[in-house]
Amino acid sequence: MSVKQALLALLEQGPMYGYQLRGEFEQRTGSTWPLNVGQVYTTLTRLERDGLVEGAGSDADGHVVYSITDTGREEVAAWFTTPVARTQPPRDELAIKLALAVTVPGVDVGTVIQQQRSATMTALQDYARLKRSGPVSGQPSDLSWGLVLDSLVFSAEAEIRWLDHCEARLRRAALERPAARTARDVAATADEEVAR
Amino acid sequence: MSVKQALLALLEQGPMYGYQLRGEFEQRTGSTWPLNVGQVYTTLTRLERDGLVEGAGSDADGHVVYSITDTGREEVAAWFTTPVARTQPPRDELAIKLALAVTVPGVDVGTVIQQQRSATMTALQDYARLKRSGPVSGQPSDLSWGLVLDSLVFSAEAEIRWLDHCEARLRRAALERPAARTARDVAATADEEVAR
DNA sequence: CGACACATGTAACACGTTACATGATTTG
DNA sequence: CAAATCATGTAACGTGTTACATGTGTCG
Repeated sequence: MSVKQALLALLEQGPMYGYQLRGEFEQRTGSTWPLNVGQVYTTLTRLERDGLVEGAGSDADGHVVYSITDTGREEVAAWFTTPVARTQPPRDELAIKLALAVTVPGVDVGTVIQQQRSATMTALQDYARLKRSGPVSGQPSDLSWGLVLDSLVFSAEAEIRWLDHCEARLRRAALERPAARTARDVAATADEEVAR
Repeated sequence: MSVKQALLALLEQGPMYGYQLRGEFEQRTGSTWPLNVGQVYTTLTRLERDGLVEGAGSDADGHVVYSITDTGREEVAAWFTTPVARTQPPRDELAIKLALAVTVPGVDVGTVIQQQRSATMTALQDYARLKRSGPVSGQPSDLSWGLVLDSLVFSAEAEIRWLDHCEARLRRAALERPAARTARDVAATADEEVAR
């Protein structure tokens, strides 16, 4: 959903061709989210179909150039002024995994949490290393690269905090109901609790 | 990508039918990520095609029941033991938006940030209200519901922290290069910096 | 020359959403 | 009875990924 808007936003800076758009996108996001070239072309086709961009012929080097239309400009403006909705957040695979690990018998939730934390901490170290190897180009896009990287760091840290929180909560829950539970136990317990 | 595994994990608890699977999924995630019923059926069809589940006829009430296969069980086990990869994180719309807002001239980044923070804080209040209205059923799935809700809270808090961080960084950057910049300015500055 | 980056596409597929059709069962 | 919910599907569409085809330019 965000590729369309990103391409439109880039085209607000002036007409560009497909390959160039990918380059600009990846420069600004520090190659955090590699963008398939093929998708750029298909997206451009769809944007043109919807009247948000239009083919602007070829430039001096023979590149197939697209430019944004007025409708497209409105779209970008709307994108920038509308906050990202949290009412329907994208599915969080980790949250789903833990939610199910907790309720499905025979899964060692503790191990799942530990492995995830370890993986996430490795990622954090990689981010730190990336940040030290740091901005080289001196371009203004270094700023956005830094911000994107920080966003990864912040969300990885939040993930680790959440994992710790989960562990603590599970320990408390385990104290209240110490028994290892089989599928039959779960059913029995459910009945039991309904009975209250 | 996570719906497949979620359905498989649920089927490890025993054979179920489509509608039931949706109910179980939503109960565990507290309806945070509503799951379209249609998708359950199409996903079940694909899972059967791939040999991860198999139709198990009809139960006493005539429901079309599916059960997990051995291959499916391996798949679930692999899912639970493999940490969610952070090497290719899903595209973060907000991060992309800010990264582009910073580099595209004519966009007031400050306003974008403020609006987003306001929206996210509203979401946080909603989460708090939800949490107070709290677990009613007394079912064991209340635990996972609470954890999922906490994950939303943690990531919303991280988002706000990141937004503050962005504001601070942008203020610093503005002090170093105070001039409002047009597209031409950007190009000129880029040339200037390349020249060094 | 041969390998590699640049550049433009297309096709097939996976996943997800929305909307519709259809019927049974439950409940006010 | 009427409306809502339960239940099983299907069709169309949007978005994204991978892989392939094809050609140009550049550089060792």
